[in-house]
Formats: sequence, structure tokens, C-alpha cells
Amino acid sequence: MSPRPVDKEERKSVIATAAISIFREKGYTESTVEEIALKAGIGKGTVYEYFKSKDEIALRIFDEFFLHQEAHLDSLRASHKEPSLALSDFIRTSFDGIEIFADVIPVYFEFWSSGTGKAMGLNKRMSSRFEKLALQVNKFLQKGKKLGKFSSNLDSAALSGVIISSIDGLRLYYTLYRPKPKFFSRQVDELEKVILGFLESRRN
Amino acid sequence: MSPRPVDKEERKSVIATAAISIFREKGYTESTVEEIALKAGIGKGTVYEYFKSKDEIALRIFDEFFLHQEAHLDSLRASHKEPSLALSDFIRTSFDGIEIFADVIPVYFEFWSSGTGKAMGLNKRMSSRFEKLALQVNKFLQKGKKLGKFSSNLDSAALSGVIISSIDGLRLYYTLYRPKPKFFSRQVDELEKVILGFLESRRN
Amino acid sequence: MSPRPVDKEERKSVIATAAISIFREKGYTESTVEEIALKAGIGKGTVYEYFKSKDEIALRIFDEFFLHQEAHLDSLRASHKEPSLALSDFIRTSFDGIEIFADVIPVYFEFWSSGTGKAMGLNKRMSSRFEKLALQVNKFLQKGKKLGKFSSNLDSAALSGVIISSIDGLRLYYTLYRPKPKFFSRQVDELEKVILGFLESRRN
Amino acid sequence: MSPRPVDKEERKSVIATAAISIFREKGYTESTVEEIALKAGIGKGTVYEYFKSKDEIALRIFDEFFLHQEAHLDSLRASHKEPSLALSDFIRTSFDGIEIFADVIPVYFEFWSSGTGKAMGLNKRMSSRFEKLALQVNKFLQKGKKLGKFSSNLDSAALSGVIISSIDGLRLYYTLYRPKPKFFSRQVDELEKVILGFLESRRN
DNA sequence: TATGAATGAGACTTCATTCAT
DNA sequence: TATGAATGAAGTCTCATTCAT
Repeated sequence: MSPRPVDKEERKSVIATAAISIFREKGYTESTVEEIALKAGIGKGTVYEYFKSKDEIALRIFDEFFLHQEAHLDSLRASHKEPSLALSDFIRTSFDGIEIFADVIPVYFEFWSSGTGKAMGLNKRMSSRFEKLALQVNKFLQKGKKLGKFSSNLDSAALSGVIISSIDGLRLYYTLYRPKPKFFSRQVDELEKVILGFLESRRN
Repeated sequence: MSPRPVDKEERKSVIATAAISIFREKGYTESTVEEIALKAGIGKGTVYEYFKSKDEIALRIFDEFFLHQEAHLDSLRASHKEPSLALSDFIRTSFDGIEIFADVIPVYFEFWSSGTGKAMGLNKRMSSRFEKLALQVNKFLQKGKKLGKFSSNLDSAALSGVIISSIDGLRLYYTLYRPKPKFFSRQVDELEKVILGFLESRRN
Repeated sequence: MSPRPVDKEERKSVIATAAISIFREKGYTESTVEEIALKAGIGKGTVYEYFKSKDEIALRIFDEFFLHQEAHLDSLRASHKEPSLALSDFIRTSFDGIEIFADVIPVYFEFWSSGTGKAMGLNKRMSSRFEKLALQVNKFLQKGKKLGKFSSNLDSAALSGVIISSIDGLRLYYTLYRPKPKFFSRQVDELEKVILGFLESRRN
Repeated sequence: MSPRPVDKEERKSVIATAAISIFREKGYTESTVEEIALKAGIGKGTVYEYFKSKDEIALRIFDEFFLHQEAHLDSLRASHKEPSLALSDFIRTSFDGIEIFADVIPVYFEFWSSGTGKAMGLNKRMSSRFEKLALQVNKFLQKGKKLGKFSSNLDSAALSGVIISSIDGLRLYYTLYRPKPKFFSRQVDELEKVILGFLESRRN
């Protein structure tokens, strides 16, 4: 008698996945709800049973994305390795979800840049992620200093932000230019070497 | 006989400037031509005397922006300082036009992400700028190797891209989070130290 | 489950009919889609659910019109009467749909005259109709010659075109000046007499 | 001291001529005043020194065209030949200005079809021309009847309109399909034969 | 008189969202 | 719950016309 219960969450996920693939192709603004519905194999009206608006679809995508990121942060937090190794791990694993990053980030920027994005505290979420990461990295830097592994002259507060943004810079580079995997892998190596090399160098 | 002739180029510039300020506020998509005209103190139709379409306004802005960038590249090319100093200069001066960067880049991303942006070879321009920069940085890296200043083990091809994207990463960080100038200045210092420190370190 | 399905074809027809009545009043260019929608009792956006553009509405109208014409041609083709009678029938029945003709032809000309009309092979359709008609009339002329009913001196190729364009001329006359039905009816009679009289006359 | 007097009339003519050539190409609606000015080798604003509006340019063209037509009518009126010859002449000379006809008529229709055209008594002018012509042809028909050259059964009132519209039909045919001159010439011959043949035939 | 820069009314078209079924 | 037909707000762009020079 009761109608077949649909797994709301799963359905939302299906729609969000369809949306990502459309957004990737045409960007947020130029993608239509109809296209998304089509891709998801449902009717246009049905989309609105699961999302209040087109915006919400994007927001959901960002949510999932940020969850990924938080997980990454948690793994950094939980690391009991010594600072160099922890940071080294952190840098490498930052590129694990690069394909997702490359799909989501352009939409994120587009959204963020728009009035709508600014209206919602979209930026807050992102910057809070950044700050948390920086804070955590900072802890490792300080630990390294304390252990005598890193120079005591490090401006660790500033540096932690630099490290994160270097990583983000390389991820963005991947997003924009899609280098060959082999080559990109070498670049990740280099980034790691640059940062770690610097930290461990006696000269700073 | 004929009415007052106007400096078409200057007029375009006025409109473009008005456009930037509107775009910054609401992003490209949500800004209307009417708003831009209003800001520029002219009628809606007049905008179309100077630009064929709304797109073209954005393109013009990007053009000016890229010109800035090219100038920066040229100054790097022309540098006859020894590699460390040249790179050091390059990194610092990369942040000279940071405000312009912060205004233009979000619009650029929004545009790039859209179908329109992809249609025009918008990406080409950006990636060619990246490659030229990387090439030039690479030259300095190799020069440094030859001079024995930098380790001969450097993967200079990969590294040059990493250096550029680190800079871009920090510029993007500024764009997104607008850190306090003082603090940001320390971060630029750190970035420079990280890169130069690594290059000059004997340990890599 | 799904909303009331509508007869798309019928809906298009309703819109087209509304469009004809607006076009008749103000011509194609000066009619707005909004007016058409209003006349059809629907919203402006709905028009675009059924027609991709304003052009397409006109094209649809022309299509229906040409279908009428083709039917007329077919009836001529299928006629097994002797040539004089067949042509006589043809001439008279050419004026059966005169009201439709009078509504559609001005729009057709307006459209044809515009760049858009030329772009689409609008002319092709019309001239192919003309040629087919002329060809068929020609056949009857030749048959008449063979049967000894018509003079063997007839330039039937040229004449067939003249016959069609005389008919079109009278139809256009109706369109432009809307003569009184009684009087017009006499004119149709005269046209028929002129043509048939000539054909059957021994003097040519 | 007094500025070089410009021949207003000549200037208007230059503009009108430029306009015709633009109209022919793109139709009235899609032609812009700017294009016309360009073609005429003058500034856009200057057009408005000579014509109050774009409409007026078209009207001027029609005026010139109608003048042509009137002249033709006058020559018919002045003809003292016997009816058959006069009509025969009339038919042939109707095609003398066919190129002008072919240029102007599409614009005329487009204009006539539009609300603007209807607003101005554009139609009046055309139908008055038609009626005058028909009246004059009628006179010749009656003269022919009186002289015993034409059958006394002729419905000359109706027939005169038919004759004019047959001619117009063939002129329109030329306009729309641009037949080869040789072939068209044969068609004019046929039209003449059809009409005269009918009139002189004893059988009606 | 000649001009072309400036203008804004107005048209077409898109598409997120609603809602009857 | 699922749908897609209906909608109208809103945006881009065109172009006849005006007017200061």
C-alpha cells in the first residue's frame, strides 16, 4: 500500500553525479536543469523533488567535495609520523582526488564568482577549510622546529599558508592544462622535494 | 562639419574599467550590459558602439591582463642577473599587479569554465603564457646548474612548472581570501625563500 | 504519473492559426511573438515549446499552404478529362482556396524579400511548385495538340508558364484589391474564357 | 557667402538609388539606414536631411515607380491606333521597365504587408493605378466592340481587370523566377497572342 | 549643410521554476 | 512520487532617430 520508498539520498546522489558531468562540459551557468534531468534519466520536474533549486545541486556537489577534503585533513591530523614524513605524505595524498578536484573546482569558481555564491557563505566554507589545513600544517612545522628538524627561523604561520597554496596551485595547474600523468607525477615529486628540501635545509 | 571625434580606444578602456568593477561585484554572468553602461555613465546602446557583444568586453579585459603578464615575462627574459637573483626578482614582481589579478582572474575562470570560453581558444592564450613562463624559468634553472649554483640533479623541466604554479597558487590564495597585506607580504617572502632556499641547497 | 499529454501537432496548428491572423493584420515583421501568444491564449514562452523561432512559425504556415497547392497539382495530374475540360477545371479550382492564398501570400512575399527568406531555400519551394504546375499544364497542352483540339503552332512550353502566371496574377489581384465576390467571379469566368477561347480558336 | 546650394532633388535621388540596391539585396526591413548612407557615400545623419524617415525613402522609390507607370498609362491613353494594335502595344511595353519592376515590387509588397504600409494609404495609390489602367483598357475593349472587331459578348469591365492582372502576373513571374530573357520573350509573345487571339476570335 | 556618436525602445529568446495530472 | 507543459522575468542586441559640433 505504501509507495515504494525511494532512497532520497541515493537519488540526490544520482542527480548530483549527472550534474557534475554536465557542469564539467558547459559550466554551471550554461547547463540547464533539463539537461541534468535527461542525463540522470528522470523528468525535469523530478529534479525539484530532490533539490529546491539549481543552486542547491551545486551546493550539494561542493558539500561532497568538501567532505573529501575534510577527510584528507583528518588523516593529516591523525598522523603520528614525524613532521617531515607527515608533510611529505600530506603533499602526495593531496593529489589523490585530483580528477574530482578538476571537475569540481571550475564550477566552484564560477559559482563563487557569481553574486549568488557570495550571498551564500560559500567562501566561508572554503576559507575555513584552508585555515584548518594551514593550522594543522603549522602544527607540524612547529613540531619540526621543536624537534630541531626544521630551522627555528621559520615563519611557520606564513609558511603553512604558502605550502597549502603551492599545493592548490599545482592542482589548479592540472585542472587548467591537464599535463600528461607521467610528467605531472614528476611535478608532484618536485613540489615535495622543494618543500621538504627547504624545510630540512640548514640554510634558512 | 563632422561631430566631435572621440578616442575610440580610450572609450573602450572606460567601458572595460566600468565592466571590471561590475564583474568583480557580481561575476560575469550576473552582470548586465545595462549595469556596465550605467557605471560607465553612458547608454546601453553605446556600449555596442564599442564592443560587438558582452563577451568582447570580457575578452578585452583579458587581453589587457595578458599584456601585463607578457610584460612581466619580457622583464624576466631581459634579466641579465645571475639565476638566483633573476628568479628572486621574478617571484617578487609576480605579485606587483596582484590587485588586477584578483579582479580579473575570477572573471577569467568563470568565462573559461563556460562553453563560450571553451569555444574561443581562451585556454590557449593562458596555457601559452604558462608555457612561455615555464620555458624561461627553465632556462634560468639550467643556467644555474651550469654555473654550479644549483644542483645538477634538478628536474628543471618539471620544476619550472612547479615554480610558476606555486606563484599562481599564492596569487589565487590572495584572490580568494584577501589576507592582510602585512601577512601576505611575509608569505611572499616565504615563497621566495622556499624556492630559492631549495635551489641553492646542497642537499637535493 | 506524467502530466496530461498534449497533441503537439494540434497545438502547433493553433499557434499557426493565431499567427496567420496577426500576420494578416500587421505583416510578419511587425507582429510580435507576444501578440501571437496572446491571440493563441497562451504564454509567450509556450510558443517556443512548439516552435524554435518566430521564423519557424512562418515556415510552418508556408508548409501548410504548399501542401494545399500540391494537392491541387495532384488533382490536375489525376484528371483524365480531355484537355480543355481539365484545364478549365484547373483554372476554376485555382481560386477555391483564394482566402488562404490572400492571407498567406503577403507574408510569403515579405519573408521571401527578406534576407532570412533568401537564406532558407524558400524560393526553391515556390519555384519548384511553379515548374511542376507548368509541366503538368504543358502535358495537357500537348495532349490537346495531338488530339487536334489545340493548334499545332502553340509554343506550349512558354504558354504553360503564361497560363499559371495569369492565374497567379488574378489571385494576387484579389489579394491586393479584394474585389466584390460577384465581380471577381465574373473575372474568373473571363480568365477561363480567354485561355480556353484562345486554345480552341482556330486562328492561332 | 551663401553655402554651395545642393540640388536637394538630385541628392534625394542618389539616396533613393542607393536604397533600391540595398533593398533589393536584403529587403526593406533588414536594410539599415547606415547601409544606405554608406552606399550613397554620405553620412548616416545626412540621410535625415533629405528624408524624414526610413519610410520616406521607400515612399519616394514607390513614387518614382508609379510615375513610370503613369507614363505608361498616358501612352496608352494617347494611342490612336485601332484597339487591337493599341492593346498589343500596351502589353508589349508593359515589360519594358521589367527590371525596375522586379527591384521595386518586392519592397512594395513588404511595405504594403506591414502595418506602416497599411497606415499610409499605400494601397490607394496602387489600386488607383490599377483602376485607371483597367478603365483605359476597358475603353479600348468597348471601342473594339463598337468597331465590330471584338465580340459584343465581352464582359469588358471584368475582362479589363483580367488583362491587367495577367500582365502583372507575368511580371511577377519574372520577378520571382528570373527566367532566361529569350524564354521570357517568348512568354510575352504568348501572352499577347492569348489576349489578342481571344479578343479577335469569333467564338466568344 | 554634414556628420557620426549617443541613445533607448523594443524584439527575440532562454530557462528556472511551478503545478495540474 | 513523477512528470513535462506552461510560464514570464530578464537579458542581449539592433537600429531608427536625434543632436552637438
